Amino acid sequence: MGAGSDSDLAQALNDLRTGKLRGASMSQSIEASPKTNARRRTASKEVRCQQLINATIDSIARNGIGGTTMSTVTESAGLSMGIVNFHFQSKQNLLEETLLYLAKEHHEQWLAAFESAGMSASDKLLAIVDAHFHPRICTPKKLAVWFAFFGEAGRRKVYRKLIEDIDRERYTIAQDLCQQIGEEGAYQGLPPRQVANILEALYDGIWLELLAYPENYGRLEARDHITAFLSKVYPKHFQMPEFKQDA
Amino acid sequence: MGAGSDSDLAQALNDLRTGKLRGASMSQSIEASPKTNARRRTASKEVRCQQLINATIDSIARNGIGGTTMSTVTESAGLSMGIVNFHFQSKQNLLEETLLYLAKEHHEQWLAAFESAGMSASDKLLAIVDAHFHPRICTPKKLAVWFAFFGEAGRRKVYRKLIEDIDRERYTIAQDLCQQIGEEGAYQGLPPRQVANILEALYDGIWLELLAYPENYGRLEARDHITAFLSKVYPKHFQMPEFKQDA
DNA sequence: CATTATTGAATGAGCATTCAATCAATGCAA
DNA sequence: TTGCATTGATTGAATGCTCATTCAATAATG
Repeated sequence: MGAGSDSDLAQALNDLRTGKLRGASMSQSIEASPKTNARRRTASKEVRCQQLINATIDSIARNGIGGTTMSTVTESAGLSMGIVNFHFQSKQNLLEETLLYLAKEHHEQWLAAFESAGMSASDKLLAIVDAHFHPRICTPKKLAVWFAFFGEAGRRKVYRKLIEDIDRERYTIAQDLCQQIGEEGAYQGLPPRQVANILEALYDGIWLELLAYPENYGRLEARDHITAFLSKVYPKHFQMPEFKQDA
Repeated sequence: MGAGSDSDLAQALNDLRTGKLRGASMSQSIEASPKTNARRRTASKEVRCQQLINATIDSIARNGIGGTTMSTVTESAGLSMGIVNFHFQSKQNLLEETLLYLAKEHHEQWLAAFESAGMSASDKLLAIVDAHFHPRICTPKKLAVWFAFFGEAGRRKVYRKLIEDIDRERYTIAQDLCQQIGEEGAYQGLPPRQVANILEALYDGIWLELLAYPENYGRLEARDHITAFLSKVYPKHFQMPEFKQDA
């Protein structure tokens, strides 16, 4: 049977919601491109699926979702046409599995950062911010794929649901952290909900800036922008980063 | 600004069909001969082009760029298949003209607001912020189209070329205004460039939030979020909005 | 009458999907 | 170990569909 039927996807969504992660964690990555035995004609389902998902990310980043065909994916993977339908049943399913892969990766990244951060609310909030600009997450290719799916999310229920669940969990946690920080510092004026809203907007907005104008600033300065915002809202908890004077 | 301040697209489309032409152009109406019949089979190039662009916006909002075909556009416009190629030569050109239309509309909106605002830098900056959430600009349909284009990685170069001048102009103006405000208030810590970067990110990021989670908050509260940010950065120049306590 | 706009059937290109044939790996028996 | 059978993976040509584009015919306009 295939890698992802509808029920698989639904189950995975549930796992995301409850924080569980089925199957191989992303930290122990499945080697897709550099095989030990380079001449192997056949490989395990897991390896091929991962290889095809990577090729799909490549193709979407290069050609967009509309320009991604079975040919562009299989060519990029160095395989033949029929193999996607063999492993994923349909192109639509391949796309959904690709988005699911990115969603899981992102979720793991910030949740792990959140849990291993210091005890204080401000440390935890900063860890979540940092996770968004981690080199594994914040690559031009992956940003391109995220926005390709965002552009379709309005109509495709599956995409929307996937993104929505991850977003809500992070949003709720951030709001709680802001609540706590707000009480600790007795800050007035900007309630936790609005701070969390602005943070959510900044994640996506800065990602889009990085994607559209990569020469303007990079990952690290992007992160500093958000820290700067937090230091204006919660000055006792976050320090204003140093910004170099630009040419 | 422009003709038909509050007209939604459905109304505008109707007007176009009947030759009234309200909202056909952004700052001046395209005049059609007033004495002709309401039901003309033929119309001027300008009228038809605008009608087709409106139909394209509708179709992209409903079906995405990938799901937008010559048929969906011409059906929505109530015309026949061949007419797009007659007026726009190709589908790709129609898409580019549609993006250009939105970009120009947006540009006109904030530039007019900027120029007719009060003399102070803070008034002008606020006018630009407000323009992003004006009911003519900030509609679910148009937001959907913006992000559909952002997501089309394959054509990013082409699309970007169309809008980068407009983006840069706004960015530069905002940076200058922040510079001036910063000097007036002797504010320390967050240089004008970074404030302008955050503003740009917030425009797109909050638009995406409005599109993805329209039930969370609306246009006006969206605007208040940005004002809140500005009041934290430039407290002597911007007043913190009132945020109601949420349930 | 000349010009311009519009129609919609016809064309052909590109695409996802299917599937019969082929190849590789593994298990199993002798 | 070798030969053989079974299972699973892979290929790529063939199929049929959707769609952008063309264009000859037709209609409106002035």
